[in-house]
Amino acid sequence: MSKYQRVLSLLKNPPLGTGITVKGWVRSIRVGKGVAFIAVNDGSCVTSLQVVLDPGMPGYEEACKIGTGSAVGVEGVLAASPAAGQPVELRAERVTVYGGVDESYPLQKKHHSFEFLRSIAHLRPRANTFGAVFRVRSALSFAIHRFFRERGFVYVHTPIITANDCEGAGELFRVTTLDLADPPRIEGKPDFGRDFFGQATGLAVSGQLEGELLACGLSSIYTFGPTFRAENSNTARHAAEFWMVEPETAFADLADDADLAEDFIRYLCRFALEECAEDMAFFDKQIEPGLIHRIGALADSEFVRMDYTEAIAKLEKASVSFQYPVSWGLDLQTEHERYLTEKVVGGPMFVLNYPKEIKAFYMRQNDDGRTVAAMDLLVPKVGEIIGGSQREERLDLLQARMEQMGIDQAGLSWYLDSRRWGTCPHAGFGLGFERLIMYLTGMENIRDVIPFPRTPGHAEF
RNA sequence: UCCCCAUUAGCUCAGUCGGUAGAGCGGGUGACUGUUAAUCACCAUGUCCGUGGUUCGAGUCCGCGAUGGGGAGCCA
Repeated sequence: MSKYQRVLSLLKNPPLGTGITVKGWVRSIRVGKGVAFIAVNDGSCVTSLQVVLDPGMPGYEEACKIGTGSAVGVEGVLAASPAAGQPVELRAERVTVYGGVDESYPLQKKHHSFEFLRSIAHLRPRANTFGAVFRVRSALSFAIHRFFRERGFVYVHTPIITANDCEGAGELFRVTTLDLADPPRIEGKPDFGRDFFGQATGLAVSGQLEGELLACGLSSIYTFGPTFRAENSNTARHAAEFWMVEPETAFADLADDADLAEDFIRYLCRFALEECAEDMAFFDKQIEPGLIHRIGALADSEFVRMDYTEAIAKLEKASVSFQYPVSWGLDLQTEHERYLTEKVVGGPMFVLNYPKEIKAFYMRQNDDGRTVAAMDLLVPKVGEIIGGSQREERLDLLQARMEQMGIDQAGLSWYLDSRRWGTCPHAGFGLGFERLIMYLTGMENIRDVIPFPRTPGHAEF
């Protein structure tokens, strides 16, 4: 591979007068009688590099026939641009076409709908919006690791294949090597005892339970990896395969947990604004006017904390009428959450201490006997972005709750052991990574912040 | 899974009262220009999602199906 330079570094620190090579994809070409211009984008930044072709250049005629979307290499000299629109340009001396296009190339130099681009997800990385989305996604992945590393958290890898199906976090995708056409049977049902793992297994819907075990030894841990849910969810914010960040902290309570979540979100907002400035400016201009102000304001503000009980009182006093009933003991519906975060608070908010009947078995029971130490972080537009809790560390109370909820204790004996010996208070949360990216970029559909989204009926690419 | 909406040229869309299909972009040809998703002129392009029905006649009305979108539930 011959040496070449990325557009980003050329624009940042232009080596004027120097011979260089760039490689990328043609965004547009404008051919005139005395001169031609090619905009070349290599995905290193939103901005394309203007390449100037002089008719005296060898191969000029062929170069002028290059279509939008072609992969090219350009050797030439970088020079200050005499025209407005770009500070520098590449005066081409030789153009190499690696891959041309014909008239059937679907990406044109025009606006395309996100619906259409989803149908050509294999080509959309060449579109400005998706270049920006995937660069921000990459940068924020790094930011997540940096945030936790700065705070002494240990990055742990929890299993992707699991035998737990009792976490209450959603439907499992089955993992099996049994012959589906004719599985071994026991009492008419497939005998998973003869499956690969000797029991029924599936893809993990959460790494939380294992994360708790690691925290109860390493003190502060986090996971960051793919998560799978076989739910028939058809919404702009659900996917069957998504990435989740799950920190877990020993000797922490619910207030500590919310503080960590707040610091975390604020850190990520600042990171996006500082480290992804050009892409964020693109989103601010093209996707959601006011985005930069919104993210900046969030980074500088305190997050509101409100008990579930108070939230219910606010909703009962609301002047608007809701489609779903509001009453202590009922879960908050999306319309209620949106009212709270968008109308009552006007920004991100934690709702804390939910009724125990509507939450998972592992959440710590509060002294009032009717609520658990759960929290949801709600943000405008996206809704629930974080869900977390302080975990029940008292063995007797945990077992009693599992008993009440009909959860098999034998299969979770290892989990109960962590409470049996050396138990400690601990808390954690789960952040939907794609929802974070949606919030930071203004993109409104989760299918547009994952390169190749998996949703019901869709596993193409 | 439920509710609502949509499906017309490669893409984005218009199409009146039911009378046999249009624009912009893209493509082709040419002109012109240190151009900026260039501009101008000309040219070509259709299984009107599929299917059944109503009608003299259906892109248009009705039924069924498919696909997509929005909302809801589940949740991150």
